[in-house]
Amino acid sequence: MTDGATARAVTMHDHGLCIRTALEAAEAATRKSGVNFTPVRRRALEILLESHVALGAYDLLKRLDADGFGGQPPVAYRALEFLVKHGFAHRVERLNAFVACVRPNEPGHEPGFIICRGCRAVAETDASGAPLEADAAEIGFAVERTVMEVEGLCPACRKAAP
Amino acid sequence: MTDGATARAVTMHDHGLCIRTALEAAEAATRKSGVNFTPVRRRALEILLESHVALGAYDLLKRLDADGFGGQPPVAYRALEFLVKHGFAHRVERLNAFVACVRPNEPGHEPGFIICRGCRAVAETDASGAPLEADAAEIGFAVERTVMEVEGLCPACRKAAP
DNA sequence: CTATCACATGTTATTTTATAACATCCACGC
DNA sequence: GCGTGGATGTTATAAAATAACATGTGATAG
Repeated sequence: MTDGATARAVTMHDHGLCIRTALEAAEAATRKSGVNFTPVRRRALEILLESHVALGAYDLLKRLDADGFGGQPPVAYRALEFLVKHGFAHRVERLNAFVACVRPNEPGHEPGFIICRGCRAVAETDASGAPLEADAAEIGFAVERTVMEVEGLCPACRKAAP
Repeated sequence: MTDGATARAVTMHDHGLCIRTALEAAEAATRKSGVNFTPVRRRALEILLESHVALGAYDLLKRLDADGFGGQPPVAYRALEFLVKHGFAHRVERLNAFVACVRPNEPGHEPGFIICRGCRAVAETDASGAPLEADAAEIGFAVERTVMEVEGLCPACRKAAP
């Protein structure tokens, strides 16, 4: 994977702080709600947080296995289910993959993703206010989930692969 | 599958005409561009057109096989690839499934989908003007594909399953 | 005419993604 | 203690997608 600009746009920050913030938010939220932020769940989040890149369940699984958490698919899927359910990570439909949430302190937000097919970096933005939701409301449709993703090339990958 | 309201909202029309229009559009477009609208491709489109419901590749494959077009996955995936490439069908990311396009005469449009998880009906709308695209443009990101889907319950399925 | 090329299809195998199902373990409340 | 619920361990399988290579067919340049 190249270090494209989408990645850089997002990594052009104190990423260590980024990780600490997200982990602390997760700790605080789980302490508060009493849910069990177990080692494998924490480690899964840490792995996702290492970069703003989408990780497949099996990629995550490899990492977890290397860390001694077991190598069977349910290990990864259970951890991911937990993280997504509590808003610490998001599923990127276009990639069948997962990214750590960069806004763990805004529960209930509607994430949108800008996905570089070159470097697989994923920038999270806000998807609220999608015209589709208004369309849905008009016909009495109850929206439960919004998927909003754009895929393309970040500036760096554009230059790299013309 | 129940006959939910999303489906009805969309099927409350002369569906026979709907099918004929789409098929004629496909025939016209392929004649014009010289691409080969072969029997299996045509049949795949007909099957997708039978309802405004998303069909998995393997569901489609079963139907094609029953019609004598062969039962191997590539049969379905190749037909779908053709249909999607030429804008006669769309892929619904959220479902890993496919629907016939209801606007085959508007090449290059950006489809958005309203998906009922009760009846699996899919209403196609317009996804252009998504805020995400502006966000992307701002950081010099070249958008190649926009995915915009909302999932929930249509009015009928809401009543049916409270 | 026939060699060749592009495209479509046939066929086998494999990869990638995801879940089902059931056993075990352990902390907690009573 | 002992039952209950959540978490984990484990085996198996389902579902979605593609790789790779063989074969057929129709247009056309030589």
